[in-house]
Amino acid sequence: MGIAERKEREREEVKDLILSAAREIFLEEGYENTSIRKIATKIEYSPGIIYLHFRDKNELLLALHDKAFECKMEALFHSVQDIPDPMERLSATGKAYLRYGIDNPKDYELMFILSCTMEALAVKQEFWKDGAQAIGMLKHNIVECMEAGYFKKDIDPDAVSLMLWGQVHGLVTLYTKERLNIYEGADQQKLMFEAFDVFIGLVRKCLI
Amino acid sequence: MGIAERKEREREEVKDLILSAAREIFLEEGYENTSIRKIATKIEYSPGIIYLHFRDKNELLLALHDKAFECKMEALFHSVQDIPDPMERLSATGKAYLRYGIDNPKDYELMFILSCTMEALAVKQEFWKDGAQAIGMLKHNIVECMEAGYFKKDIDPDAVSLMLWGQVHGLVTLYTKERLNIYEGADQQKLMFEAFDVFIGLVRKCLI
DNA sequence: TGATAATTTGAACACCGTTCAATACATTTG
DNA sequence: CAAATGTATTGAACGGTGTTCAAATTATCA
Repeated sequence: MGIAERKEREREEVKDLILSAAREIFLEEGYENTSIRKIATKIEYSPGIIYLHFRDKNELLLALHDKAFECKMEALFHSVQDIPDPMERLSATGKAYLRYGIDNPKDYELMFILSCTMEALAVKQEFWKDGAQAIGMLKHNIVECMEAGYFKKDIDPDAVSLMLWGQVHGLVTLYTKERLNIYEGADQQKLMFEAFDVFIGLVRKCLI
Repeated sequence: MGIAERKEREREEVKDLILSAAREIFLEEGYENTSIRKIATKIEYSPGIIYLHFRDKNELLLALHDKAFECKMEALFHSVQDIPDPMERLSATGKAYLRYGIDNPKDYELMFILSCTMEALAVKQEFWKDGAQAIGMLKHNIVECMEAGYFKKDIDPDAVSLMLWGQVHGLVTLYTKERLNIYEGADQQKLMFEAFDVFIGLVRKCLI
């Protein structure tokens, strides 16, 4: 049955078209200004077509979230994967995270700030899958640090991973939401990395 | 001149009416669902009246931001002000910050996440005034910790204050934006405070 | 080719922020 | 007190939004 397959393929093509147009507009103009009509105009379809592929704007957002996650977080962890020393890898991961957040604020917002309702359980699990994998990697790194003698054996990997994540997430969002303007005249990015250096210095010296 | 004063007073009353109605709707339904028309309906005026007191919705938001800041941050720092030991005070401030963020997510969003354009310089400075004061208090606390021998003398108060702020801000926003769902089955608030305890433990032990 | 099925449309609905001529009201003046 | 002036408020209108669905179009099959 070639026809059904071709139809399905064409359907997917339109869906991808919608997604990439939505992504482009989103990255350029933010969530608020990404309208269904703009997307439709960009891909030269009528607004209605979008509702044949996504239940509503929120579901479209979810799809963008998933895409951003699998593309970017994977690359982030991959970029530091061949650093043998787990402590150095932890530090490098944090810095790469800061860099990613600074350079891709809209993508970052999509992944870690934007609220989207998730009633369907299937959707929910899909939403968290990639994030859970990233946290898994982080926790694995922490365990490696324990085994390498960098950390005490009795620490809680959950609490420590959340501390680490919370630190870099906090720095990124304070920066991208322009709250570091409070530090008048400072080089904000430099300050972020200085704060992280102090932090990772603490972790390095004192979790043992 | 009693009349002009009464007029001014009445004007301010309407402005306060708008602000408190906006605040109520905002806290209940979030920024997106806080519409000019809803505010106007709530205070039993026409939509146009709001534009006689605020240039646009963004300026209304700015006014709400200022109000939230002066009310809440002041109270937060005041609540820990009589803890004599600076290290204990620092820890207590962090925990109070977490508690505030958890209990007042919408207010917190208004203060630390929401973006609002600020073209006018006067508006800009007004926006940052209270925040800068809070950061000033934090830095003062850090200096006290240095003087009390808790911290080394050569640390950078800016970097350390940002590290501290980044940590608690990160934890609060990961929680309120529901990203801690990744830690399946965990008591999220408990986990937050555990992460903070690990963090403050590091600070306590190792910044010296 | 004609009938059937799938796809796509775009007008319509109810909302939104914002503007501004027209109205209603308060005050002052004759 | 009544008319004239000035101020405060209105609400219809504009162009936008997300969303729906009867209708039109297009593709497939007999």
